[in-house]
Order: sequence, then C-alpha cells, then structure tokens
Amino acid sequence: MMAMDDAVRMERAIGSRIALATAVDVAHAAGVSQATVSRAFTPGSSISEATRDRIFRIAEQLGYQPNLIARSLTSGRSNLVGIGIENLRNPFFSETLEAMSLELAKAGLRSMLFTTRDDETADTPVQDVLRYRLDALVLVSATFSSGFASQCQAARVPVILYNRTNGDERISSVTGDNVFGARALAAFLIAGGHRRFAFIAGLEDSSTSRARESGFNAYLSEHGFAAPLRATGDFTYEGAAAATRRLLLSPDRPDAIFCANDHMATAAIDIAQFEFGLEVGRELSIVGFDDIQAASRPCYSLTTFAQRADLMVRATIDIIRGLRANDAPAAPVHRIINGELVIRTSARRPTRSAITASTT
Amino acid sequence: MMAMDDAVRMERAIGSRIALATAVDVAHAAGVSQATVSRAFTPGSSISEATRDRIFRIAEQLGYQPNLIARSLTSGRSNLVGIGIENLRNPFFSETLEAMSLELAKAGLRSMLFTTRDDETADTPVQDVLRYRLDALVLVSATFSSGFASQCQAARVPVILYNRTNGDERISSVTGDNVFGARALAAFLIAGGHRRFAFIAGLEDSSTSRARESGFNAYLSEHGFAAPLRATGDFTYEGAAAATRRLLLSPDRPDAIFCANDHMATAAIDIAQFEFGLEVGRELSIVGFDDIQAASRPCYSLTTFAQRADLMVRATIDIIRGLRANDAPAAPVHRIINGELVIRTSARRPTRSAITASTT
DNA sequence: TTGAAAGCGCTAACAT
DNA sequence: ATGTTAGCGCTTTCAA
Repeated sequence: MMAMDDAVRMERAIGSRIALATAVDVAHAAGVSQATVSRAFTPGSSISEATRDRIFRIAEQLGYQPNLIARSLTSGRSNLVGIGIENLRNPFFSETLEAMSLELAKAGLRSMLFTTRDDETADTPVQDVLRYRLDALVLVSATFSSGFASQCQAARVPVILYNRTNGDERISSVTGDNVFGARALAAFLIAGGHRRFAFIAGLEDSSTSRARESGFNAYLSEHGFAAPLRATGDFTYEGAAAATRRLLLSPDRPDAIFCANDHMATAAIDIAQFEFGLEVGRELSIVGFDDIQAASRPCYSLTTFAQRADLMVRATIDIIRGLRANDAPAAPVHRIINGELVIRTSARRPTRSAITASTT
Repeated sequence: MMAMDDAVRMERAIGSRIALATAVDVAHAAGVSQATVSRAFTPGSSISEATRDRIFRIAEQLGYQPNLIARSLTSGRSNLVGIGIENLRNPFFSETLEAMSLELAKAGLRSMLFTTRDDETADTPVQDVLRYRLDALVLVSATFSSGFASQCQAARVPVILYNRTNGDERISSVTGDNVFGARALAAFLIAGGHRRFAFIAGLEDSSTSRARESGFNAYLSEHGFAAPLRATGDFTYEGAAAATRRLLLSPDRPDAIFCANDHMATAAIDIAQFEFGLEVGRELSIVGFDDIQAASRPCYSLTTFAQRADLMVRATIDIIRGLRANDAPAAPVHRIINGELVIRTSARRPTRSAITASTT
C-alpha cells in the first residue's frame, strides 16, 4: 500500500502540474469513503458533526479544495454567470459591472466576463456561453449578433438584457424607466423656459437611446414644441463631442440639449464650455441620463435622470435566481426600475416647479 | 435502438435541464466513435479531413458544443484566468480590465472576475481560484489577504501582481516605472519654478503609491528641496478631495501637488478650482499619474505620467502564456513598463526644458 | 486514421 | 450516518 501511494505521489510530482489533493486523498487519510468527504462539503447533507469536523481538519492539512469543475460536470450547474459588456469606458457600465459581480458573489455565483469590440462579431463569446454551460447570461452590451440570445434560449441558458431590450418579448430584461425619465427631463426643460431643443442620440440601434428619444419627443410635441434637433453621439465621448459641435454650429442653435446618457453629456458640457465659451446652465442647458459619478462633480454638475444601478443589478440577480430555481422554462421577466430626476446646475431651473405634476 | 433513443430523449426532456448534444450523440449520428468526435474538435490531432467535415456538419445540425467543463476535468487546464480587481471606479482599472479581458480572449482564455470591497476579507475569492482550478490569477487590487498569493503559488497557480508588488520576489509582477515617472514629474515641477511641494498618497500600504512617493521625494531632496507636505487620499475621489482641502488650508500652502494617481488628481483639481477658486496651472499646479481618459478632457487637462496600460496588459498575458507553457514552476517574472510624461496645462510649464536631461 | 478503454474528481441514487 | 456504485462528457493512451 505504501509503495503504491509513493508511486502515485511520484507520478504527480513528475506530471505536468502537481495535482491538488482530491476527495479520495482526504478520504484515505480520514479513513472514510470518498462519498463521505463529498457530503462533508455539501451543505445540508446528512453527516455526523464529528466526521465532518475530522474531515475538515484533514482536508485543511492536505490543502484540499473541492474541484468545482468536477462538481459542475456532475451537477449540471456551473454556478457561472456570463456578463457581456462592451464599453467599459462608460462609467455607468463599469459601476454596473462592479455591483453585478459583487452581488453575484453574494449569491454564490461567479462572473465570467465577455468584452467585445465594435468591429468584431460576438460569435466566439456565444460559443463559450454554451460551452462552459453557463447558468445565465447578462447582456449589458448591444453588439452581440442578433441570433445570439435565441441560440442561448434554445440551449436553456437564461439570457437577461440589462439596460436594454431587443424587441423579443421572450427574453427577460431589466431596464430603467427610460420613457418616464425622458419625459421628466423634457418637462423640467420646458418649465425652465427653454424653447429650442436638441437630442444627442446614442447608437442608432439602441433600444435605450430610442426609448429616451421617443419619450422626450413625445412630451415636447404634446406641449406644442417642434421636434428637437438631432445628432448622433454613438454613446462615446468623442462621438458626443462631435455631435455637440454640429448642434452648436447649426443656424438655430438649441438652448437645451438632452444627451441619451451622462457619459455623452459630459462631453457636451466640455465642448460647450471650452470650445464655444458658453456658460452651461445659463446660456445653454445640458441634461443627461444615468447619474454616473462624474455627474455630481463640480465641473459638470449635471442635471440628469438617475438610474438606480443597484436596484437594476438586484433585479437582475433575482431573475437569475428565479430562473435557476425553476426547472421549467420559466416565463421571461421584464422589470422596469424607477429612477428620479436629479437637479443640479447644468440646466436652468424653472422658477416655479410644477414639474412632477406635468410629467404624466 | 429507436426505442432506446426515444427513451433517452424522454428522460432529457423531463430532466431538470435539457442537456445539449454530447460527443456521444454526434458519434452515433456520424457512425464514428466518440473519441473521433473529440479529435475533430481538437486542433492538431490526427483525423482525416473527410471525417472531420462530416462530424462538423452533423455537430452543427445537432447544435453540439463541446463541454469545456468536461474538457477541463480531463485536461487539467480550465483556460480560465482570474482577475482580482477592487476599485472599478478608478478609470485606470476599468480601462485595464477591458483591455485585459480582450487580450485574454485573443489568447483563448476566459476571464473570471473577482471584485472585492474594502470591508470584506478576500478569502472567498481565494478559494474559488483554487476550486475552479484557474490557470492563472491577475491581481489588480490590493486588498487580498496576505497569505493569499502564497497559497496560490503553493497550488501552482501562477499569480501576477498588476500595477503593484508585494515585496515577495517570488511572485511575478507587471508595473509601470513608478520611480522614474515620479522623478520626471518632480523634475518638471522644479523646472517650472515651483517651490512648495505636496504629495497626495493613495492607500498607505500600496507599493505603487509608496514607489511614486519615494521617487518624488528623492528627486526633490537631491535638488535641495524639503520633503513635501503630505496627505492621504486612499486612491478615491472623496479621499483625495478631503486631502486637497487639508493641504490648501495649511499655513504654507503648496504651489504644486503631485497626486499618486490621476483619479485623485481630478478630485484635487475640482477642489482647487471650485472650492478655493484657484486657477489650476497658474496659481496652483497639479500633476497625476496614469493618463486616464479624463486627464485629457479640457476641464482637467492634466499633466501626468502616462502608464501604457496596453503594454502592461500585453506583458501580463505574455507571462501567463510563458508560465502555462512551462510545466516546471517557472521563475517569477518582473516586468517594468516604461511610460512617458504627458504635458498639458494643469501644471505651470518650465520656460526652458532641461527636464529629460535632469531626470537621471 | 480510427476505436476501445481507462480515467479526470465529483455527485447522487441506492444500499446497508 | 456511511459505503458502494454508476455515471457526468471529455481527453488520452494503447491497439488495431
């Protein structure tokens, strides 16, 4: 017996990687069966406290760590959640990612990160989702190929669209209240006495940008204003900077600009201030959407509609948990998380505030 | 045979999750052995082109995706790299994370994200690194418990410290040239005619902050200047804001502040400008380190020492690849990536520039 | 080039 | 409460 153990050990030391102790090793050392070791590490399984303690002690001595890969193989659950994200330069996304990963960890789930660049197709990440048998996939980004989500659905991997939708009702989503928020901002700007509006859009095919735009436009039109000027900023700083230049050079310069998100709004403020010498909040009002951290900095002091990323993340995790709990292909969930208007100084304020009242 | 297939299908449909096709399924359908299917999906294994094509075709029909979990179990490699990161609010880190994940994907590796909060111990993530048999761990964050890295080393999981070191030479690291950069900034400030210096530190136990501080101080002292004033900003915006207030209220207000990173420098600029009404770059000079995107924005226009995150990430991946290629416990690697001084307007410029010459 | 067979380390019935 | 056994889906010798 000793000889064999030595041989095994030898082999391991020579092998390409020195294997960690396995449940069998622990079992031998503890004089129990391997199944008992497994039980010791499975909460809620029937095992006497004495043996469990002994196994734990020996496991620690041997540096045993249960191999979760092997566990996944048998259990069919990987406890891995994919997070597809595209633009970490937008602080809203990096804040989201941090919160998401933290919350997933609390729920006992690990985060597998998929980043993409605009120019590449997202087929490789897709495959990985399936190939690693991820328990769920959260899509924060927009550039994943169209058939992607449905492919996952087919493979019974729950997909949750975060901060966007794709028109397919069968795919769960968590979004902010884009239409309400955009209307609230429109109301605020109208109440502030603005007359010539502009909108800086994100990516043209973004549901989020479109929802915000339509809410904004609808409110304006309902109150007798012409459709706003329009430029596209692609959700990037540079894109929004260029869009702002175009708008501010146009013959009928707007007196209020609504940017589809804060990230772009900071660009707009920079351009208005430093290239056009405008005093933002007096000569030109700029508002955004999200309430990223930079929005509260004095150099921006951005009036915006705050999204509750914390609640959005929580809702996402709730959905994942729900879908995991149910074995049946549960019905898709669509959660809309309320936000609120945050008034700072980047937009002229109304004298009297009948804002909330007129938001309906 | 048909009956059995049906039974199997039945079982699957009833089971908790509908299993994807396996290699056995494909093998049956293709009339080959399961091993052959495995070969078809293993690049470089000996298989005729005809059979591989046929297997691919059938695999596609069946929606087969090789189970990478199972592959990991046999191969002993997970192709997973852990990324430990703490503060995604610092743009340098989110930019790094994006680049890292993208580059890892190019190398065929997946990223598993570990985020931590200051208040929690990082033991849980540690366990996961071992338990998921990660191929490597990149530590961007600082708050992992001290015994952590050595525990991984013991388990033969290569650990790479990114943008920091921990004094243990046995652990690989990739850092910027902190001392050189800090000296370059000191030289620039001295050449600009500044006389009363201050330093805003990051976390006190951060090797990065300490290296930058000592480089800065050394250069100052070598040129006959007193040690700078000092305040701690903890690498956060709020911390740096508070530190700046303290410094600017001190009896001998500094005329130049070096912040241990750009993220804090933006806070310092905000406070100097908006709370103290100082014209940054004329009445008070502020410099940072990293060259994050915000540094080039007009509202900050920060003079800083640029870190090449792209090269740092590349170097990290090279190390991982090297360590993975070698089966032997390869010697730790310590890479220092050069950066460069980026001169903008947040610090008064020297009239003549003998900066580079005097940096040695 | 292909097949057969032996695991990888674990979970989960089924016995005892 | 514990042991026995049969897989999970793959890779990898070893034969043919």
